[in-house]
Amino acid sequence: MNTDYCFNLAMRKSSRLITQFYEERLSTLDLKVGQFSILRATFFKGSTTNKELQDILVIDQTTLTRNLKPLIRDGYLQLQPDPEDGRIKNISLSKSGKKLYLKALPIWEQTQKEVLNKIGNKQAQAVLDMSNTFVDVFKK
Amino acid sequence: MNTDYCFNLAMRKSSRLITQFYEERLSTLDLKVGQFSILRATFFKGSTTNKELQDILVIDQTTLTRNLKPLIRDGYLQLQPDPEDGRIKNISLSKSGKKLYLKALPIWEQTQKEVLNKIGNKQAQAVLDMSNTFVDVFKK
DNA sequence: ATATTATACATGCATATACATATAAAACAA
DNA sequence: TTGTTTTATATGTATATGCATGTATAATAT
Repeated sequence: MNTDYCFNLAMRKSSRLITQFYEERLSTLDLKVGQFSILRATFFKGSTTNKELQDILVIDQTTLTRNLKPLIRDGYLQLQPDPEDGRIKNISLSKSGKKLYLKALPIWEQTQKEVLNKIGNKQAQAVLDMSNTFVDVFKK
Repeated sequence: MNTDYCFNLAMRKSSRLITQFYEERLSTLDLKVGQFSILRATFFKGSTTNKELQDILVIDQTTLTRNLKPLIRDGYLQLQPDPEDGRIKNISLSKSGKKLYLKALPIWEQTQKEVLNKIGNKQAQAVLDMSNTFVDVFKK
């Protein structure tokens, strides 16, 4: 294995390309793919927190705080101060947020299938394996 | 192969993690990893253009234009209007740009080795293979 | 009980990302 | 040659990213 090729550039290139693919498909809903990920995680959790989403999405706290803003501003997410701990703001989907997620879901599913068809089973599995490895190895 | 897990989120998570790893190591030079990639590509090309860098780095034209700005501002890149074609600006490393790149190079090499040690030969090869597949499949 | 430390989230700053669009120059068509 | 199209780069706007730091609350130590 030589190290002539930058692993980081390889990842960033790939990330840009696949992101554009998803973005294009979600654009009919005026929804960014990062926003979809937040809606999806929140949907599964029912109620969640900034802290918990950081861990699920593997994203910096300050980045997440900002990424939540448009979704809150547009009324897709609602915040409730935690009754037990004044520092925590509980995050959940509003009615319109749930509606938007359920509208986005089939588009995302279709996009997933398209990606699978395009890159094939083996590469698709490699992507998920690599993601797990990276989380194991690099996540603090 | 099921498609429960978002390929895009997998890529974005991984990209964020590995980027942070490289950023941390390059931070002693006050250099971002995306900037390093630009310096590196320019170093190999000797003289290049926005257009050519777009293709090498697989990055949007408007993004690249903006990413070049700090490097031009800080004098690491110099621009020369092409004598043949008034639309083109030829990009090359300045003396300080070359110096910075050569200072960053051993840090990058060391980081590459660390990544290789951390993720192993097999995953490292998978990353490069995946990158090639993604470029083939998604790049316009 | 009060001082200290840890935790949860927010803000300042700088760079990164890309779509829609603008501008200018070159290539091409009539 | 003039009008049209294509090409190379730049700008407006909005979101994404994360380090350093700030603020408020909770937990812990003395």
